[in-house]
Amino acid sequence: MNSKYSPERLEKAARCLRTLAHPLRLQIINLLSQRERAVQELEKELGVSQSSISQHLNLLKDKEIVASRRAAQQVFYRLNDPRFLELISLTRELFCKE
Amino acid sequence: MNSKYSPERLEKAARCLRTLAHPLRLQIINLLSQRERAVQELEKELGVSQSSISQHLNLLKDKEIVASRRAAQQVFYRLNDPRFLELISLTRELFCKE
DNA sequence: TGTGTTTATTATAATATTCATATATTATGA
DNA sequence: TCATAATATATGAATATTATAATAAACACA
Repeated sequence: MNSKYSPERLEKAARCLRTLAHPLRLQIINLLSQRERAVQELEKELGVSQSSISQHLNLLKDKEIVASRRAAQQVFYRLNDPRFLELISLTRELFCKE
Repeated sequence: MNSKYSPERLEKAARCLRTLAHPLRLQIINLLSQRERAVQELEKELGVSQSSISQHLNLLKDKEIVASRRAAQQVFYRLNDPRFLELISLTRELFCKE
């Protein structure tokens, strides 16, 4: 009855945590928690190349952390679940006490 | 006022999340959430080599996720903060819904 | 169709992580 | 001190992740 923490599930949880565990991706999530943004907005706000932003967004999308919609040439990304911010907030609380 | 999510802090949060993001380390945390354990207990329960367990414990200790005490030849490890389990639980909730 | 704008994909070099093996350290008790 | 038990550390090969540069694809509009 500890299947909640079966090796398979922990394996999956680990893969998903790894996806969160990147400073740029955390910044993206933080920005998207305010409102949806186009790729080029993120590019400007974060000062990172288009290719890099796009690749990171792809990883986040693959784990269903973000979702996207296209509007003409732009693609807007948004956070899929506001609780991802909670997760980051709890992480900060636990690790960044000084 | 968004210093809570300054790049520096997110950088640190990312490093700490990376430390959590390993299936074996999640299993260790899960076991330690019940009660403290000696290295050899973890070794037996998880079926992993002594060296491997010790290396993973060292990473967890470095990030202050676990703490340890020595009793004769044995070293007992414990979870430093029960909220680490909350973090994992929330992760599971967010990512392992099916 | 042709051009400009935005986003996605691919390839690859640099870096980081993981795992296994061998060795070292720490403590106990004869 | 010596032998044994428990744990820690060092090293290197295998693997995974990341960043950069180059190219491709999707869309709008003249």
